[in-house]
Amino acid sequence: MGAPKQKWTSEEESALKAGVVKHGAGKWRTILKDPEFSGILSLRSNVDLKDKWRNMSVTANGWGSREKARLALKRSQQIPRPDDNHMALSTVDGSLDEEIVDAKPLAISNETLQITGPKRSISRLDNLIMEAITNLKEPSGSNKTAIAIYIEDQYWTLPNFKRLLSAKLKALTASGKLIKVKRKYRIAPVSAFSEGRSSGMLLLEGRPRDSLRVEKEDFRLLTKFQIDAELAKMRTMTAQEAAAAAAQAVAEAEVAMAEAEEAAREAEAAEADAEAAQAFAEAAMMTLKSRNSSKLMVPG
DNA sequence: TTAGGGTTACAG
DNA sequence: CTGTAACCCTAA
Repeated sequence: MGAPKQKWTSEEESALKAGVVKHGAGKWRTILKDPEFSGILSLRSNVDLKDKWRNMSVTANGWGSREKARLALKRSQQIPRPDDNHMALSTVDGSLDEEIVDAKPLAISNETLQITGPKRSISRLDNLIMEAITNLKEPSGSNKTAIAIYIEDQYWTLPNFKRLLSAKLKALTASGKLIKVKRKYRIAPVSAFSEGRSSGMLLLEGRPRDSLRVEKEDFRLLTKFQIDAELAKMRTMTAQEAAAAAAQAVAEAEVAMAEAEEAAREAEAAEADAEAAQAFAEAAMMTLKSRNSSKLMVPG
């Protein structure tokens, strides 16, 4: 439970976990180069990632592969007490089992799984589409296929992703956020998009009719990694902040759900969005709950 | 570059 | 002083 030197932030841990999930453990350099994580992990080296992953594995597992060395080291470090050296030499290790199971090299805990889960998982397609078009940087706009490929490549997708994308593209065009020109989509000049990633609070989207005051970025990506990071951040918040964040998430979920009911046309896409928001809200509430119920949190 | 042993800084 | 997590060193 120590708190040592350049302690890893929750965001960094989440980024590392997400990186391992994406690229696999051991590909530290690859993870570090991934633009999705390079921002947060820019101050860490590949060795730092490796060491941190080792530490996390040890603590998460209880008994990592390093524990053996620890125990061995421990015994040799026992300070020689002036007294008591009578029959010391060979009695020490009566129950030192070598049974220690090394069977679990991967100690990723449940956190990433609880969100994506076995069920559906969708991010804000609006934002993903915007990001895709922005980053693709095609002068004349990007067609649906290119957008789909970008999103599929950059994030995870659902079985019915293509349908949702079509629905969203249509809706965005109808609402004026996108301009469709000969099968290609461009971002409408109205809203300037900053690539800014880490604004303080998470907002699904700022809609005109939101009951929430939305003055900040109405730009939010819900990637697996970012959800995890958000929850991790929440764990380190104060009680008030966490409560506010959870309430915010719930409110957003409600808004999204209401929208889903209203918008009959793009029912599918809206519902998916709403469910994503709700999933996060539930996770947020769980986090808050465990936070409050036991002030002694499990480390990490 | 990575895996693993070893070392150091910090908290309890 | 002990335990832990970050940091360091080095073989492969």
